[in-house]
Amino acid sequence: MTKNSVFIRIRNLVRQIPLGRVSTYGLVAKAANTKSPRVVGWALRGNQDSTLPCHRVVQKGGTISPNYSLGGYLGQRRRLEKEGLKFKGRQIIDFDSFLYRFDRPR
DNA sequence: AAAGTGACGCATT
DNA sequence: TAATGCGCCACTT
Repeated sequence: MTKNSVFIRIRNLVRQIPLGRVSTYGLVAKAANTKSPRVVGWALRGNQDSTLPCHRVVQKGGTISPNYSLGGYLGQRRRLEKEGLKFKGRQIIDFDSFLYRFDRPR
């Protein structure tokens, strides 16, 4: 793993997402200056670091990837619900208001 | 050096 | 709706 790699930047960004908020693979990718959202998923794959809230990264419309590596869909959903998020079907209720945008943090 | 591999996203079928 | 296909790009063989 290269020093200062995109992976490192991605993880640092993800750490900035506040509790109870979420971001998306695409937004993180953009903030990390890579055009490929897939790289974000890669950077988080198999994460064991408890200081890295990788469960706060979801897909574009506020849905959870079935490929989340720590418990799959349900594992991630439980973590998010524990932080106060609610779901309607497969998607986060009021997703837009919980979405954390790196360029204009709130 | 070249090919394989994805926790995506978007367009198309 | 769901399924495919493809561009994307950093890492691994």
